[in-house]
Amino acid sequence: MQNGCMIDPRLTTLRVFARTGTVGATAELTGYSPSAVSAQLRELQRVLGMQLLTKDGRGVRLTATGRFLVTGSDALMTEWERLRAAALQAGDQVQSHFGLGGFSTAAAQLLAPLAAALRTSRPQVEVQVLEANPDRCFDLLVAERIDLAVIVAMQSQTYVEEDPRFEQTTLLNDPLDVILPSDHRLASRATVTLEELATEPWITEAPGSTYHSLFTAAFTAVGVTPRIAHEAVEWETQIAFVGAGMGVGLLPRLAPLGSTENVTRLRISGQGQPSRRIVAAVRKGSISSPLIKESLGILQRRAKRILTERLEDEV
Amino acid sequence: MQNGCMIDPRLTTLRVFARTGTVGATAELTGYSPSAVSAQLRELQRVLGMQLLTKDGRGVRLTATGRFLVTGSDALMTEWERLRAAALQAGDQVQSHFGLGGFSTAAAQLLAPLAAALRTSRPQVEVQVLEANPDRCFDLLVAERIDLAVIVAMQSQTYVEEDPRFEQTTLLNDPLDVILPSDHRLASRATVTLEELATEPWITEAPGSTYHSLFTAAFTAVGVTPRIAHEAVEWETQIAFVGAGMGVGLLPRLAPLGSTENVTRLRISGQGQPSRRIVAAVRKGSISSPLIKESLGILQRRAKRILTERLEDEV
DNA sequence: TCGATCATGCACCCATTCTGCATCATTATC
DNA sequence: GATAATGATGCAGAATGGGTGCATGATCGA
Repeated sequence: MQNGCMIDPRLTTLRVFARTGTVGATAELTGYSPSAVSAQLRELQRVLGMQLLTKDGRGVRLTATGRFLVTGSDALMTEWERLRAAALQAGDQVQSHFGLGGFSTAAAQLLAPLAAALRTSRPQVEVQVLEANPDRCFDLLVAERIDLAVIVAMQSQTYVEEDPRFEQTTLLNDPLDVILPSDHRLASRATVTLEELATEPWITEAPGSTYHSLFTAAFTAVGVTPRIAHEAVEWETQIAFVGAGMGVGLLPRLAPLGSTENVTRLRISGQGQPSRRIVAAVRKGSISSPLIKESLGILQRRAKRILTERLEDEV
Repeated sequence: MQNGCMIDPRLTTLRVFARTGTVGATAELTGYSPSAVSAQLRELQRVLGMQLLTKDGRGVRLTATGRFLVTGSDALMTEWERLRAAALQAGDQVQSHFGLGGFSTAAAQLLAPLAAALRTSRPQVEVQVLEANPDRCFDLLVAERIDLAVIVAMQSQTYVEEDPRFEQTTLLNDPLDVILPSDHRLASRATVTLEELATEPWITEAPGSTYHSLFTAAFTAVGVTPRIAHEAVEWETQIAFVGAGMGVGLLPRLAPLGSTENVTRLRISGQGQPSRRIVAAVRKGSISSPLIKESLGILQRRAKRILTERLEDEV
């Protein structure tokens, strides 16, 4: 919202409301107070001469006209992003504020280095990083609080490919590695297959989480049913369990082992090498903006380096 | 500018500046003071992080980036007009303010009745009519001071057909009639040809005016060179000259004879019936707006009625 | 019935932005 | 070459718009 936004901020507020459904949540996302959001929407209806909202129980709900306006405004936003990107490119300029969002691992492993790189290459740009889950990332993109989000594909309610508000680029395929105690019988191997580990006690995330489904998908692919011994929420915990010899686990290569002792990371070989796809999402039309293009390059280089170096570094 | 404009007003100011070339003229058109325009443009450059203007002598001039932004913003404006029109249509609503512009005859003969009709059919809409020449009409359209302009085709520097900012609809082909003293030898005829009047003393507008070129074009078409006896600026004057028996003249049928005595209006027959085409111009994308569609209908019906009834009324 | 959840109105306050005037730079005129 | 005219801009002051915080009202669940 603080960016050079030529579209009336109240329209952005309406779009955020369309996503959240309540005035309060819209206020939280946009950074306004609830009464400000309420007033903005009322004013918007006045100047446009349209009824956009109706009372619905204790809340409010978009009318058909309101939904129409929100849907149609996608093209308007895209058009503006495109224009801004092109003009910046033509004038060899960059915007003064740049917001980044991403989930925990991405924020630490990818966005923090990116912010550092931009601070040296573009010292005049004020960079802000927000750690947020994928769904909130999309909210923040719509609310124009951030300009680029790093998320795990398929891990949000939003279907980026089809949504006219966003476009995305694959940053990397983040393979899952096996982590096992350093004194494990297979720990000295270069690679293992999931079949070889079928009878091991596994440590995983709680059922229902996105990582758990990644876990089961990996074993389903090779036709093996693993024995789940323990459950953890944070990777730190999971790694600690493994270090204590309580079992083995899967860890995305992007996630660092940290300073943990007694844990070895092994590449998975054989068929069905599980991975999660990590993508960068931006508002549609903005992908050719100089700052975003530069950032995508930095992110991809950084991701590649992590993927190739991590195994060697940690062994 | 007072309309439901979702695009930052400062961008509109920039667009008006691109048309006028000076801060002062932009201020006059937009209704701001010159210092406000100056401040707006400065602020616009700041928030966009682009240099849009450079000093040029005692004035300022758009940079390449500025021209790029203005050109590219055409699509943005069109997109917004389209969206607004569609949303209004979907919700069966109309905007609260409606600005009309047109040249003198159109303002009196077409726009005034239109305003009256709208006042009864849409009492909640605040209608404003501005009399202005065609070029200024386009300026006012860009500045969003008016939403619909009635102009004579080919009578402005702006080539409406090609300009991505406007679209137009033909309202009527306004034929030129002959006016002559009521005691003239041909005054009792139903129609005359220009050939029959070749030797008459003609009263016309000053050379260089658009009506003068219409005049010469009419005679060039039939291969006759008229004798120009007198020149007038206003039609009122021309009609008075004719009434005084000083000669004959051409008058668009849309222009009323008024209360003048001793003047007869005759239809022109034969080949090369001269006429001027009168069109309605709107901002691109807005033509399907309910209020504009309704207005175009009223204007066309009104124009048709005038064309068919005027001769009978006045004889 | 009571509490929780949402939206909204109101009083107040701050920031943005406009106006009017003065000033400065440049160009035209005599 | 002096002087007037034109055009842009900076500054002080004022007004308007838009924001926050709190109180209120309405609806739903327990």
